[in-house]
Amino acid sequence: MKRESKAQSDLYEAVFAALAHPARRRILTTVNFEGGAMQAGEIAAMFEHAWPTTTRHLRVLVEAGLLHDERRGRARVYRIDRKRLELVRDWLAWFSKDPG
Amino acid sequence: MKRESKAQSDLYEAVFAALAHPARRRILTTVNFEGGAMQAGEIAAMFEHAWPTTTRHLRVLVEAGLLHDERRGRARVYRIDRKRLELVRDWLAWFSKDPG
DNA sequence: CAATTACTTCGCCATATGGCTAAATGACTG
DNA sequence: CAGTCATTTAGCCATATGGCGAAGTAATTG
Repeated sequence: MKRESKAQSDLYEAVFAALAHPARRRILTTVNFEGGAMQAGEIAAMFEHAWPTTTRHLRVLVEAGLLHDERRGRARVYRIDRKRLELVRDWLAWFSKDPG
Repeated sequence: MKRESKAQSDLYEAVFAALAHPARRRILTTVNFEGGAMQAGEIAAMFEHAWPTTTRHLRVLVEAGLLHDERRGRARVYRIDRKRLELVRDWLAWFSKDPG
């Protein structure tokens, strides 16, 4: 296995930071469970905190590439990018067997 | 698959938060690469930041259960707990196939 | 037992994060 | 085109995080 490149570690950076907050992990699992896409309003309704707080979490997830957003009329749809989650699996691979 | 229990989500909480910082991820990969255990001093030497900063990161990792520490004379040895990393894999399993 | 080694703990400070309300935007509806 | 709906942006504030140097502790060494 190659040494972790700079660009690669930057991606890890955003993804792991995004996953650090429970609300953001819940957004991901729920959107996934609901078929991979949900409107902002549906997502916001899951939480007790105010809507702008959810908007902020959504932005973090989008910036990490874990979600993509798309306008649908006056709604906004957030769709999960499962490929980006693979990055986490990739990182875990460093631990899967003893060092060679 | 069962719904995520409270205790379980608390574990996730600590683990994901611990993995959010690049220094802490580097500690884990390096300790793993070096055979699973390293002394505090060796770990601190990897970084440009001051030793107390490393001590703090180590504490976060221990509290997340990702490392365990043990005194060895006047040194302290940190050992990786690979089982705890499985928690991350477990969480990722929520995404491995379409909702049923 | 005094000094040194190997760390950790303490207290401080700057920045980042995550919450809020109020205001702005952009699309649809009458 | 005025109003409403869905959502974001702006600006504010409290707390959490991560850095530091200085001081403390526990084991080993002279």
